[in-house]
Amino acid sequence: MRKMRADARRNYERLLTEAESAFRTYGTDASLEDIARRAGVAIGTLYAHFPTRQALLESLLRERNDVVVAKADELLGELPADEALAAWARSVTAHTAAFRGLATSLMSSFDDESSPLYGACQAMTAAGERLVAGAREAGAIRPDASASDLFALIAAAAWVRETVSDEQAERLLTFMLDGLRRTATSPAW
Amino acid sequence: MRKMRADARRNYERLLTEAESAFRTYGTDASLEDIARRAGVAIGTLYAHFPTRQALLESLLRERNDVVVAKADELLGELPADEALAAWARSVTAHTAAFRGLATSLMSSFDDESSPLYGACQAMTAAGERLVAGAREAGAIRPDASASDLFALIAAAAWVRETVSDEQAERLLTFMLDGLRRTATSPAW
DNA sequence: ACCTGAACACCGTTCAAGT
DNA sequence: ACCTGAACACCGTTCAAGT
Repeated sequence: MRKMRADARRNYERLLTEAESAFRTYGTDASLEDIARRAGVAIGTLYAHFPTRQALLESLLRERNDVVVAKADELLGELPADEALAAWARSVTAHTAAFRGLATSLMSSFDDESSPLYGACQAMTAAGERLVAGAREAGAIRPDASASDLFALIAAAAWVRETVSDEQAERLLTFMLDGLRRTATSPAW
Repeated sequence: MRKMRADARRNYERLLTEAESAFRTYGTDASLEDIARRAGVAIGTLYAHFPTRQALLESLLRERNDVVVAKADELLGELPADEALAAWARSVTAHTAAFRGLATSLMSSFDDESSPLYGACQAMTAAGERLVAGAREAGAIRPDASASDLFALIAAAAWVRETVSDEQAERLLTFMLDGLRRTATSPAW
């Protein structure tokens, strides 16, 4: 990465820029040929830098992912555990909904060590783990709720957001987060 | 449909049988060529009977869908409104999780009148409407929860089920349904 | 009236040749 | 060391010809 030739580095950056814009517009299934063309390189160059679509996605999410993980700890320092958890979930959901198809990619990479996105999933889960632990200590969530549950709910919320209105998406996420809370009355269901 | 030639009718049935099995195994993206081959017909015959993949899916779900809708009213007669709602949601979620990709197809057809699956979505939502109305009258769910919220939650639950273990899927659906309930303590979030 | 399957289109992926 | 783009592969879809 450091030792890349100047033109190679420039192509790499351009590819990332165009991929970002294409994924944002067309979702994670956007045409790779298109991305290469817009970046002004041949399709082979794209493959040379990013052997798979998921690898491209991973590079694209790298920085953003660091921000998300850092935010978990910030929130944990600023807010009561339950509010920190909810705020983080909302923020990660919004981030995940940026590209149509991303929720599906992340969800299917969660358990797949061979996926380039596996690391991102792990990092997100680890961050969620701290929030869940805090909320659990505060008695704010059900004791049986895990960080992987939180991950799945966030992914699900981002997934529905791809289709429904922002208002409805917001409401549904609220429902899901409330479902995670420890309810005063134990549920009849 | 009534007046189909005998060989045509047989091909039609075979195609449905093979589609069912292919979708169950490979998800709703299963190869149509494969389905035609297994049904012993040429690919053109499949297209003659089912102009689009969604049309094939719709024919496949038709009977099953009637059962699901009928079940809503049955449950409503047998159980308290909130339990009926939950039982129905569990059953529809299981049904929707039968084919990988079905949740996505249904979700994206919900608002798309031109989709062959639009009718199925409407029927499901109408059935859900009765359950939601009953539960709302009983004061068992949040007053702002709608039938389309229920639809979305069911779809989301079916979607996560495609990836996570059955246990976790079960737990997550419970969380979601609890989130729909009217909570004694108004949520801090 | 229905079926066949070659032909076309589209897109992802590879790799020999070039700079 | 990196890039190019033709070639290959795969699959969905159409339609002229056949029964």
